[in-house]
Amino acid sequence: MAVTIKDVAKLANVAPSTVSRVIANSPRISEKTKQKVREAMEQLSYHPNFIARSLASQSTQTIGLVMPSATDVVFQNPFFPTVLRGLSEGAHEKQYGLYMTTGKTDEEIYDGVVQMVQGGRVDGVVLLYSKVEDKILTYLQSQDIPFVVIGKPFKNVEEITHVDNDNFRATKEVTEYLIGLGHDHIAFVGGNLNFVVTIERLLGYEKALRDHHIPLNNDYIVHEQFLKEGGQEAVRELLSLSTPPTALVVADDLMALGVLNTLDEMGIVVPEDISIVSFNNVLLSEMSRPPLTSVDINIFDLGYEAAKSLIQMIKNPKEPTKRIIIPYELIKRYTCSHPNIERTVQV
Amino acid sequence: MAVTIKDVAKLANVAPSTVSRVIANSPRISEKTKQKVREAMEQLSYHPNFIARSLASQSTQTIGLVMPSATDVVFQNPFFPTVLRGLSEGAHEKQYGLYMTTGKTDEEIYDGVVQMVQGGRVDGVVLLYSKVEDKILTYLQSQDIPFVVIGKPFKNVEEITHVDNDNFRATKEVTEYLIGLGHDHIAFVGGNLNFVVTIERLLGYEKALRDHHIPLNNDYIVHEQFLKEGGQEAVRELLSLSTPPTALVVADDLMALGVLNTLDEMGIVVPEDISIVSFNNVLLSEMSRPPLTSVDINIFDLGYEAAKSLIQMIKNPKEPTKRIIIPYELIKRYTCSHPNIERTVQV
DNA sequence: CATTCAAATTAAAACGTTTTCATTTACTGT
DNA sequence: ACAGTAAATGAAAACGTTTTAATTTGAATG
Repeated sequence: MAVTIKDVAKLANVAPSTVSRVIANSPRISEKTKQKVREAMEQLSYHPNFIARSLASQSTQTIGLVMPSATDVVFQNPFFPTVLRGLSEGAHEKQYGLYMTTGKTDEEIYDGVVQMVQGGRVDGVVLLYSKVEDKILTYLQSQDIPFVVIGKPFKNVEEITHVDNDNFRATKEVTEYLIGLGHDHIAFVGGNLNFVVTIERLLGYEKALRDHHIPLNNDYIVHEQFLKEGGQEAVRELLSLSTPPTALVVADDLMALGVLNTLDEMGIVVPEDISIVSFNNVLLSEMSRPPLTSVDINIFDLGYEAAKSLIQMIKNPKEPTKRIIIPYELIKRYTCSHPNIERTVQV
Repeated sequence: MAVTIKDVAKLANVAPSTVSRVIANSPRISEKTKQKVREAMEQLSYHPNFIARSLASQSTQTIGLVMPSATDVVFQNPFFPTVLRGLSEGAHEKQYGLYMTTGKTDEEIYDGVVQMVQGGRVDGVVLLYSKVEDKILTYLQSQDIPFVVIGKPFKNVEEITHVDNDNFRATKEVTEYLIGLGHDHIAFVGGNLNFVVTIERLLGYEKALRDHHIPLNNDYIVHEQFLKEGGQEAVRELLSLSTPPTALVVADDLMALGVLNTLDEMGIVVPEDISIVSFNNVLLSEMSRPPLTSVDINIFDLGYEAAKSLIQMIKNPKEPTKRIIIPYELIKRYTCSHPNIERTVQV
C-alpha cells in the first residue's frame, strides 16, 4: 500500500500525531521538527489519505451537487456547464471538491441524494434547480445538513438559503421595455411550470401588464419545454390567433432560438414584425440571426455564490439563512423594435 | 452522531460483523438472521457510512473526472454536458459516484488530480479530453490507478485504454463527400492544435485531398479556438484569399455557427456560395440558419462507454487495455450543395 | 453417544487519519 | 538548586466500517 503517516513519522523520528499536526501547521509544533517532518514527507512523497482524514475529522471537504434528471431537456441547456463552472470555482477556492449525482428518474436521483447525505459523503449540498413540489428539498430540510438552492424555493423562502435572480422584477422590467417601445400585444412563452423560475417570470410579466392597464389575455400565455421544439410549438399557437402578438417575452434563450427559426421559416421578420426578449444570455444568443436581446442573469455568479455561501454554512453551523440576489442586466441586441414599423432598428 | 452499524447490531442482538455481512448479502448468514437484521436497520433507518466503508474496503466507488481548464473556451462547448450525462449514466448503473475537479490554471487542475488520486478519493479516473503533451496523462500513467481517456491519446496509443471516434476516417469521408459534390477548393477550419482531435481531423482532411489528387494549400488550413469568434476569424482570413474556397470542413459546430454568422453578415449565402460541414451535431446545429450538415459523433456514448470500461478496469485489474471506437454518422442538413450553382438544395 | 465437520456467528484487527489527554522537556523566578 | 509553569511531543482512543481468524452451534455419522 501507499506511504502512510506512520512511515513519515518513523522516518522523521516523531509520533504520527506530530506529523498530523505538522500537516495542519499547528503552532504547537516547533519550527525545527516541522522542518524535519516536512523533509520526511517530501522524501517519501507522502500524500495524506483523504478518506481516513474524512473519517477521523468527520468532514469530507466535499460539496454534493444535485442536478435535474439527466433525461430532462433542461439538462441540455448551456445553463448547466456555466453554473458548474461557478460552483467549481467557488468550491476550489476553499479547497472543496465536487461530488455529483444525477439519474434518469426522480426516484433514482432521490436515492442518490439520500446515499450521499446519510452516507456522509458530502458536507453540504447544492440543489441546482428549484421545482414546485420537491421531494428532495423536503428531504434535505428534514436532515440537518447544510444546503443551498439555486433559484427561489417554492415554499418557506425565509428558511432556505438560496441564491437567485430577481426574476419577477427582471421580467417586469423587460415587459415594460416592450411596452415602452409601444407594444400592447405582448405574449409570454414560458417553460415548464414545475420550475419556480417559470412562475416568477410569468408573474412579473403579468404585473407589468396590469400596471400599465393592458388586459391579460390567456391566449397570450403559452408554456412549453425549455427547448427548441418548445419554441416552435409556441409560435404556431400564438400566430394562429385572430390578433397575434407583436412582441414575445420568452423564458429561455434556447426556446427563443426555436422561436426565431420558426418565425424565419414562416417568413416573419424579427424585429420588424415581431419583437423578442429572452433570458439567460447564453453564448449562442449573440450568434442567432438576428442576435437576441436577452437578460443576462450572471449564471456563473449564481454557481459561485452558491458554493461560497454553502461553505460558510458548513464552517459555521450558526450562519443565518440568507437570500442572495444576483443582479441581472438586459443586453439589448437586435430582436426588439417599435411595433408595426418597417425596417426599424434597435432602440 | 448518526446511527451506526453497532446500534443496529445491538438492536438485532448480533455482532457488527454480522450486520456488515447482511448488508453485503453474504451467503454465510442465515435467512433468519438476515431478516432480523434488516428489520433492525429499517427500524433505525440505518444508512451505512460511506467514508468508513471506503476506508475499510479500500475502495470508494467513485470515479474522478478531469475536465479541461474551466476558463478554457472548450468548457463552454455543449459537448461537455452531454459527455457528462453519458458518464453519469454509465457510472450510476454500477452504483458509482462522480467526483469532479477543474481549475483555472493547468497547475490547479494537476494538483486537483494528484489530490484525488493519491488521496484515495477515487477508484479510477476519466480524462475528458486528449491534449498533445499532457502532464496529467503522464502522471496518471506513473501511478497505477485505472484510467481511461476520452479521445485518442497522442502517444502510447496501444497502452492507454480510450474511447474515441475514428475522427481521421470521419473527416476523410466528410471531405470526400464535399469532393463528390464537385468541390476542389476545400478549406479546413480547425480548433486548437493542442487537442489531438484537431490533429486527427486535419489528417483525415489532408488524406482525402491527397487521395483525390487535389493539391494541399496551406492557406486553406486555419486554426482557431473552438468557438464562435474563432469561426469569424477563420472566415475573414479565408475569404481574403485570391481564390477563396467553395467549401469548408469545420471542426466544431460552435465554430461553424460563428462561420455561418460571419458569412451572413458578409452577404455570402450558404450553401449556394459556400458549403459547410462540421462536427458534433450538438443541439443547436439543427437550429442554425440554415441547419448545419454535421457529423454526429454520439457524444453521450463516448461518456457512457468510458464509464463502463473504467469500471471494468477497476473491478478487474487484469483487464486488457482497450480501444473503443464509437460510430459516427453524417447528418445531412442544408449547408452543402454543388459548387457555383445558384439555388441548389441539399444533395 | 461421542465425534466430525460444515455452517453460522463473533471477536478483534485493520484501514489511515485526527484529537484528547498525558507526559516529557526546557525555562522562569526565587 | 528547585518548584512551578509553559511549550513540545507522544500514546492511545476514536471515527464506522470490512475482513480475517477464531469460536460456537448443530446436524450428520459411525
